[in-house]
Amino acid sequence: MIRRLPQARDRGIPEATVARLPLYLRALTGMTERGVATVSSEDLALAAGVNSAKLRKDLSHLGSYGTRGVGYDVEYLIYQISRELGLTQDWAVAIIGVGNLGRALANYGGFVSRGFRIAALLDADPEIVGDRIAGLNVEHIDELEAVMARRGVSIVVIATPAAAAQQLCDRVTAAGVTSILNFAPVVLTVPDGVDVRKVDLSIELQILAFHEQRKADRESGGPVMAEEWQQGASA
Amino acid sequence: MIRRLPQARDRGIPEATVARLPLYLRALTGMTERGVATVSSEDLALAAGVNSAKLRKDLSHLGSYGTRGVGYDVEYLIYQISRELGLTQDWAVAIIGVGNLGRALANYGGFVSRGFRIAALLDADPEIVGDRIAGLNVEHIDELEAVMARRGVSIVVIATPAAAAQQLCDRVTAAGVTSILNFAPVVLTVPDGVDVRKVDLSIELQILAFHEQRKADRESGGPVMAEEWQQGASA
DNA sequence: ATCCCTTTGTGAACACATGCACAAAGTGAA
DNA sequence: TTCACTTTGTGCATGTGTTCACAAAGGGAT
Repeated sequence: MIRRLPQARDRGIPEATVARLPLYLRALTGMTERGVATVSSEDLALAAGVNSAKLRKDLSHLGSYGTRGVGYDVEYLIYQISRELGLTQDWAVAIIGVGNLGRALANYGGFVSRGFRIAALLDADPEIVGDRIAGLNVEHIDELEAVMARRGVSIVVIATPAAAAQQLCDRVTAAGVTSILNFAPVVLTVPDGVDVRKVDLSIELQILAFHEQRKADRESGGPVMAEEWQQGASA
Repeated sequence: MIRRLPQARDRGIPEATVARLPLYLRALTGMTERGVATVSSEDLALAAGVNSAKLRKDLSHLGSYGTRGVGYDVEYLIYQISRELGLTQDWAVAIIGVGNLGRALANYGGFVSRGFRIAALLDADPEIVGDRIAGLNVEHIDELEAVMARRGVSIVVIATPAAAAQQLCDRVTAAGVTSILNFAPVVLTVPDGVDVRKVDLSIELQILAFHEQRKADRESGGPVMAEEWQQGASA
């Protein structure tokens, strides 16, 4: 019965907008490194690969941080977006499963620079436990709950084979974790209030294959619907 | 102004639907392995983690493949979805960049079982070139065009550092590739007609952090209105 | 054949997202 | 101050996606 009323200081930022904020943040970071102090919605949109009206509407959800006739102050906008995304605080992340993918994640620089700290690496394989990766000791999965509590882990990345994922998911949610990034190709079942985001490498390829097939169909004189080619050329 | 008329045999499947088909496919594959012959939209939706009305609407875009009062034939539906996604043909994929991520991708079983064949691994690092990974020789990036042509590569995965990505993207599109899966944290610029899908590991974490922060805010009693920064601060 | 039960496929209402186009608000020059 | 110019922020129209709810279709029992 209670509907979300659109309010001035509405904290309800649309999901689609949230998903793009990191994109803007990255573009802005690049600019500040190149010494750019101020940017227009047009230029920032170009750098982020979206259109400028969308960018302005997205930013308007955070507040009114631009100056008409001038643009946005790069540093200030970085701060505002970071704060909105919660990147001004430090997040302790545990990675479960230290195969190639887990290693790639542990070594990925993009995390650290955005407030994420890899606080623990865990694996079930005794061959791997004890290894030193990205400056961290790989610990045994039996220690999961203890390690998470000790290091204040609040976000967990699951990079294990599919078969182990649900059980590990149950353990981390039981331990109070409410944010999970899942790379295992299974649909995780979680209690209410827990957020799961899923990255599925093979799904992305399947979507590409779908479009690639359509392109191929079209060239070989299939059911060509010429109207789809129209979509105006942007000057 | 010719608009897309809704047609009976409309090949225009909504993007949102395409993105879910691989999910259904995986759930169905699991079922067929467990010997399930027939499944209702309710059960399949549960297994795929969506609601049943959405599932039925999605499937209705492919055609009318269910039986009222009974459900869907698992094998038949697998075939129809596979065909629609273009997985009944073999796709040759090249992976550029053989770091931890490239290795993880090369070893990921989920590709092969879905019609994707890793046909080439390429890297610029002479230390890595010549290594044998997942049954393939790592080749030098100088050979890119020759290797792609020889093996009939039509989908390219970019798993290199950000700095190298755009240049490599230019080379593969120049060579005629029109489907790219990009793991490098940059916005790639491509000619018209080229599809790029992007997987950004740190974006996913940032979205999680946003929601985690909101949960934390809520618990600590209400919307904290701290307007910490004042606009004057920046140069 | 008739009846009852199950489950699909879809029209229609709603919700969310995008993009155009412009008034409002700012800068800088004279 | 006034004018010319730039760029934001947003109302509105349009487009896309989701969900409800039910008629239509099929199965199986009698």
